[in-house]
Amino acid sequence: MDDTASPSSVLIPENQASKKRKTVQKTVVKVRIGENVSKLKNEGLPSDFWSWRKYGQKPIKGSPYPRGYYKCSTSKGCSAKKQVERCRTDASMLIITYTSTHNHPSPDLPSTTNSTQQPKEPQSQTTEDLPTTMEEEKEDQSANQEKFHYLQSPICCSEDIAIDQEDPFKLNLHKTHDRIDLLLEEEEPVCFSQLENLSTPKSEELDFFDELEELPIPSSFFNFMRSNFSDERISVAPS
DNA sequence: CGGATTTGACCTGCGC
DNA sequence: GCGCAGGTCAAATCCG
Repeated sequence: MDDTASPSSVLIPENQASKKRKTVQKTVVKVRIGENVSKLKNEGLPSDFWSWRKYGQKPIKGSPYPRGYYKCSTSKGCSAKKQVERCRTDASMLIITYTSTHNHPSPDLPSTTNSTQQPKEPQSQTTEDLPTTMEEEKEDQSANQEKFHYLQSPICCSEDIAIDQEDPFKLNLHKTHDRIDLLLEEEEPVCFSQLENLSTPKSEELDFFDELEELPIPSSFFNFMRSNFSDERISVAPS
């Protein structure tokens, strides 16, 4: 399994997975949590730039794991949201889907991020490039850059090199990298029969499941991504 | 006491 | 038009 150590960027046809609801811009991040997921929450890794408040959880059809819904609680008027769910094919992976953007600067965004994060790369056909359907989108073109910044703040949008050398979290992440790997969501055509096999360990499942409920990971992963990788975040704008 | 989390109900969108 | 499933809201509960 080299997938654990090879985080690659892949555009996730989110629309294909979620044919429900209207198409909104999404950034899907796949995070490998390994067996030390519990450690993460106990470890108290560097928190995210934003704080998230859970506002819902729903079981997903075809998935043995529920999906958690989070809103950005850093700012009152912030409409940034994210959905966290366990990978159907790999229980040790978390699929985090970010939607909307932060309408406020990151609370503790280090000055380094400013330099680490490219304004916006053309190759990163993410937010701006896509037909934005978000309400915030209508705001202003000039805000586009800001939005992008907020949206991508966790990580750089193109080159990981810059981050790699100056990110303060990197050190921390390096240590955690042993137990956590994040990668991009890939196609995972899985049959129910497979699911059953994957979800064989009932006891572990439940335990793992329980961990997911709390979802301490998202925050940490943010730092993760922004330090070690650059394009693990993919904006998906299903047309 | 205040904020965060949990959980059930309700609403909306999409496929048939 | 109906049913299904995802997404959101809001009240209740828990924790710091």
